[in-house]
Formats: sequence, structure tokens, C-alpha cells
Amino acid sequence: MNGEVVLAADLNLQETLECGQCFRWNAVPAPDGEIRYQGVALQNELTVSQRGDRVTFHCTKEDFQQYWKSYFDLGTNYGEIHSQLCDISPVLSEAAAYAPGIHILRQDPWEALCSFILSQNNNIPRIKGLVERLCRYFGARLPSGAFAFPGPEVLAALEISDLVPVRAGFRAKYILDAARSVLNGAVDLKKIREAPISYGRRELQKIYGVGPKVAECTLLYGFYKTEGFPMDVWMRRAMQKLLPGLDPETFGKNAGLAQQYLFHYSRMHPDLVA
DNA sequence: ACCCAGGAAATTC
DNA sequence: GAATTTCATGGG
Repeated sequence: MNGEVVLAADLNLQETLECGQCFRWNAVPAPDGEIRYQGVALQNELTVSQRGDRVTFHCTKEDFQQYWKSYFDLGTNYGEIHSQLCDISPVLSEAAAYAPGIHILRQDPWEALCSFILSQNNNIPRIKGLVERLCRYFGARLPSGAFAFPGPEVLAALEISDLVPVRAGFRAKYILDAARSVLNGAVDLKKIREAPISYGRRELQKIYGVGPKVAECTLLYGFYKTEGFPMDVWMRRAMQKLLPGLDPETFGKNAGLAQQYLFHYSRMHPDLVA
């Protein structure tokens, strides 16, 4: 159960885990000059740390190969995507320079769907609290002691009153409809995985409480539909100020990464998008 | 078209 | 330290 996998990567843990695409990773104390995160994904707990471009996965080679290599999208050539996006516009190039180590995580679709339902009208610290309580109350206990994300079959069996301690407010009923829709096949996550993004947009929005923004986040972060481009208030302002008149379609199949660059850049320069 | 639900964090006063 | 803003979706 112990072991280590060390590799040099273009991945930046902080940029990737704190850009709002995931909610179950937390920074933990680490030696000087090192940054370390602990989190749960894919029914596994992991500690991962970084010093410069050297990333250490505190897990067995087998677990790294089976789960984490893919989860952190280490098989994708980000250098090439990065330079393609930089060619589109100097502004995008400037934005990309602020977080060149962002990767799009390959998260579990169901967990992403629930997480982004809970994310609506909320800020990241609060979303993390909601997700954590959902797992703590209803998720299975993993060997490490951490809690897995509860599957649709677990949540579909609940009533609104069961979700009260999660303190999700009006979002609780959305979670239940999502769980029931997935469980009874009204929304087929496998089909969404294999189909074009337009199908996923239509299907996910059949769920009560899922609109365009939540659907787009789920498709990008949960289904690795990299052409997804979630448009929230921040992104609308950022696009208007930084790239006026530009259609996100211009970013093509890597729109999602462009969105991450712009989002991160805008938050670091709020004055530029005001 | 507008306001609220149910909060907590971030921002501004 | 207190008031105000933020925020995605659906319903009234």
C-alpha cells in the first residue's frame, strides 16, 4: 500500500487542484519548498507532492498506472495545446503564461455532476464543505479511512430530509433528481461519454436543477469533453474585456483549457475585467 | 421582468 | 466590525 512514483512533469499541482475544477483536494503541511495535497478520487485516497517540476505520487506503481496517470492527464501533450492556444491571440498567450501547469483532470462523471450541481450560486470553500459532508454522511468508508463519493444508487434512495445535515439548501432536491435520473436510465452517463458534447448538453439539462453552466462544467471536468467552455459571470466579463467579439468556438477542441487560463488570469487581475 | 430560496465567503463600507 | 455583494437554476 506504500511506495512512491516520482516523475518530471509539466503539471503544476497548485494551479490544477485550485482552479475550481475539483473539490476534494486539500493542501497539507509539507517540507520547505515542497507543495503537497491530499485528496480522494476514483474511490482512492492519494497524497501527492511537488518540488519544482518533480512530482511525487505517494502510492504504488500499480495504483499510479491504474488511476492517477490518467486522472492527472499525464498522457496528454500540454506543450502542444498550449502553443496552439497562444497562436490564437496575444491576450490568451499572456493569460496562459500565468498558469502554464494547469491540467484538465479526468474526474468521475457522477461526482462531477453532483459537485457542480452543488457549486451553483456558491463559492469554492463552501462547495468543498458541501461535498465533504455528502461523502461523510453517505459515502463508503475506504481502507485508508477516507470517504468515497456516494454513488447514484445510494443518493437515489434518500429523501430531502436525509440531506438536511449536508446543508445544501435548495440544491438538495437537484441532487436527488440527478441520482434518480442516472439510476433509472433517464440520463445515461455512458452514452454521454461516447457521444458528441451537444448530446451531453441536452441530456444533462433534462435533470432538474442542471442548466447550461452546470452541464458544461460536468462535460468538461467529468467527461473530459475538452471543447467545453463554461460561461459564468466571471468568464462573460473576462471575454468581454479581454477578447471582445471572440466566439469561444474559435478555441476549438481545447476551449476548456483556454477557459481555465482566462479564468485564472482574470481572478489574478480583477481590475482588468471590471 | 423581477425576486427569492439558504447559506457562507469575499469584498466593500 | 458591519453592511453588501457574489452566485446558477427554477418557480412564483
